[in-house]
Amino acid sequence: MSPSLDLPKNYEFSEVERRWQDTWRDEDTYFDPVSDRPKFIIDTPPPYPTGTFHIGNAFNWCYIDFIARYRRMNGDNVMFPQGWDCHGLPTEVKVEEINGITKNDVPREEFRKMCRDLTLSNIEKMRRTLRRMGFSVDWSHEYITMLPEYYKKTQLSFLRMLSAGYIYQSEHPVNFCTRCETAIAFAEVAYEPRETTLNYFDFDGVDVATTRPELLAACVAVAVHPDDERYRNMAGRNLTVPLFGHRVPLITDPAVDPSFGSGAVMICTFGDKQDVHWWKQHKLELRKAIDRQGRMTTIAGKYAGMKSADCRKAILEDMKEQQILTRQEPLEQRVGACWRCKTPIEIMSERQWFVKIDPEAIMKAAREIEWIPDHMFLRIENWVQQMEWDWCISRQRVFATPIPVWFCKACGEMVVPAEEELPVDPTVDRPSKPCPRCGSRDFSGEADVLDTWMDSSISVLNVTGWDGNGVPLLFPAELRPQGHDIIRTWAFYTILRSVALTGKRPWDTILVNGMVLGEDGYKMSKSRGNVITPEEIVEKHGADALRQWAASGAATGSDIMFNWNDVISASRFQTKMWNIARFVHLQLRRHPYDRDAPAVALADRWLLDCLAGTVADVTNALEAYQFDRALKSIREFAWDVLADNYIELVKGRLYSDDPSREGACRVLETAIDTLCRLMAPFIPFFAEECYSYLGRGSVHSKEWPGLLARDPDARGKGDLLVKVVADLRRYKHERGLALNAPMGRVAIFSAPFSDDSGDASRALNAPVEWHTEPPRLEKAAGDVQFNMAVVGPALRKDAAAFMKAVRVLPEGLLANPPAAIDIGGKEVPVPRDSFSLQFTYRLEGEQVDVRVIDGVIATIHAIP
RNA sequence: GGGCCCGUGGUCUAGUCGGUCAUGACGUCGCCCUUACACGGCGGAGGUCGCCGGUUCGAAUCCGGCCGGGCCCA
Repeated sequence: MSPSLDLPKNYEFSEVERRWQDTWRDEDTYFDPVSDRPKFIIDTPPPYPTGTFHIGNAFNWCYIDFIARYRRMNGDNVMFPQGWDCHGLPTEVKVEEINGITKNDVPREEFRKMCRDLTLSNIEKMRRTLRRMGFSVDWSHEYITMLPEYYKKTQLSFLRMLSAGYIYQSEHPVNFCTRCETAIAFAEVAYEPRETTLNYFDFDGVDVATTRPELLAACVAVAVHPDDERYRNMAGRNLTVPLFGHRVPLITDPAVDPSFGSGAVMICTFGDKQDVHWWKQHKLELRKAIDRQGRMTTIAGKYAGMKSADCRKAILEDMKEQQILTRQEPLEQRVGACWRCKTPIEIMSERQWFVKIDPEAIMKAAREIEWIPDHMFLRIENWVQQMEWDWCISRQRVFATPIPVWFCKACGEMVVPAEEELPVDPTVDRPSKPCPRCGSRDFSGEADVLDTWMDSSISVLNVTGWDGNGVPLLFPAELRPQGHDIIRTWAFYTILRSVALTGKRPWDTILVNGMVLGEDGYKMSKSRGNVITPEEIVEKHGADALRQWAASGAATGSDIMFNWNDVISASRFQTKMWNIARFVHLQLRRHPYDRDAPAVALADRWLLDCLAGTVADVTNALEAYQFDRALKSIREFAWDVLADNYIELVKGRLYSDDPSREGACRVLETAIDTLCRLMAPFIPFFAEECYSYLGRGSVHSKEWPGLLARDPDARGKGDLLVKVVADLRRYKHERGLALNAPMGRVAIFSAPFSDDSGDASRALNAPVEWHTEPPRLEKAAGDVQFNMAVVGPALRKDAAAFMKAVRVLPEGLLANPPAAIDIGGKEVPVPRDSFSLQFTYRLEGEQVDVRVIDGVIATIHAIP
């Protein structure tokens, strides 16, 4: 990378990005544990290792990397860890699919190993993508939640919360997926629209409507609204359940909607969340009709063993036969489903493990965190306020962190391992001591495992060095970046766990990014066919272009539509910037120059002030996480200010051998150096390549540009110089002249300066004189210009006579037109804006064209 | 039914604690191959800032209502 080489004509992103990826060293982005620089710890989201990084991840990571790189250049000791949230159902399902087995076909440990192997190979694939995207991950702080060193911390956190009373075991209704055969938390329930049937039937004389006839065996009451006239005086009666014959009470409750169905609803244990309410409130009995596999239990009598869907059909058939089914109507409803497999969830009472939720404590911590954008705070607030019951953390699966608990077979006492024994698998390992209560050595290990969110909700504790004792040294983290889709899960659980384990908020700031939508404005999905992968974009336009799209596509926090145009215009900016750099290097190399040459020319001082303004804008935008504003400011400076105005203005000076070119060279070099630093967080490959030609090492090891001195005087005058030149170019354009065509002498009067170092003259290819005093112009009335769009419609047949009369008006009247004019003895009103008077000017006896620009007068002589 | 976000030229988008010609990109039209760049330069056309009402000297921006879209939750 010798600085003496010229830049190649074309910027080849694929070659350049590949080369720098191979050159950069991992160690350069490691967090320094012994540094005394201010720490900046990022609680990076640990993605699920599916094997492919999707565009939403890429978008999210772009934000993180912009910040990590900016913070590093700013002198912060940055930790950008990379975690992998491994456990969970999708991998189990994938393993079952690949091997054509179910989890019960092989020993538990063998099944786990298959899951681990698949996960590790997926992680390896995803690591490659992270590197290809140029993300400056701290690989010395990588963590993998399925490996012992991590999940022993998960187990430790479980034991700490267990002994602190946060965790308890209880029989309670939970959401249950019968396909996955596991309990799930509310956060894992997705609501899906579904077309179903509302069935009306005769319930021992009461007309009842239900969508779940298969739950008839689990019916424990019938409820009506207390004010419902149809059921006056019926409360308290006992009814016989059709087909099954058990007796249930008819109760009243204001939560019953009298306008839905027949106004009478059967309460079953459990059809939905409302049933749980009623069951608790009215202290009803518990009848469990569906088991963990989704089959009918023995209380379903002759339907026992049937799948619930088959049972529904059978019961409806039997109702028809007994002529108690009165009518059926279609109904649009939203049904809770397992978010992983989309199977409708059942609510069933189960012995499960729960974490207590303390809404006040969580909200107190949430309020201490800065939410960006701030309205995202409302999402967690709404979620916390409507929590129905505690967090169910036990799962009946295999590939997850084991719950580290045994029960004494003799006396039922719960036994936990010592801290130094962790991690344990209680289904394999044995307690090291006999039962403290009865001395027995016969134990059964807890077979349930933990919710995956129990792993990932200690990510911040893990990276800040939590060891189970109090508040870690590096806690809280400075930043949590994540999407708004997981506020109610990852953000919520992390706050809960941090409060429970440390008593503190987990982060200073949470930066919430939006979702990536397809080009058609809808969520990307395979079925819609609107999926775009990061690999595809990187392949076609490079990682830097993708990164620019992420920065500029939307304001921080709002959803972003994927858009090829933005990617293409991003790569165009790189091409433009490359050509700017190429031109600058060509000029710098053409002649030796003094690097400390003072910037005395107006244009040079002007450019430096514009650069100072840009540095300030970009810095402020980054501090406020406004990446779109930062990148826009960079592009505007490079393209509009530097390329289109400054370079065009000083080209002549650069081509010359005049000493004044040194100032321009110095300014250009400063501009390129500073621009590379500003671009480095956004387009690290491009910035590095560009910077390498300066021969000053890696741009990523350089400091962020400090705030530069401002020069308002040069800025004001320079703006005027630029405007004057632009206007005179427009003048040439209007006259059909090529922009580099020679033009006659130009004199500029009433300007606040008299010396532009000849830049305007060379830019316009004309002799240019600057005068601070006003011109001595002789003004003469010239042609009258009529506006036919006004004159025609207003005067019709008189138009020609009107124009003739106007032309012969005295000059004073032309400048201030009368209200009416005499045409052949007729008074005709003069329409507004029907004509305007053109003037001609003479300067020193020569006719000149005149332009007025911001109070400055430019006169243009004809070419002699 | 509740909460939140959004509705700006053909398309996407900035601005939204009120104040001169409403930002940029893509597209479009005209001129220009000017020794960095035609993936370029210069110039133009194109907007009742969703609708209605209110506050104000002044509203894309504040308030109320309505319509439409999205997300989260019942």
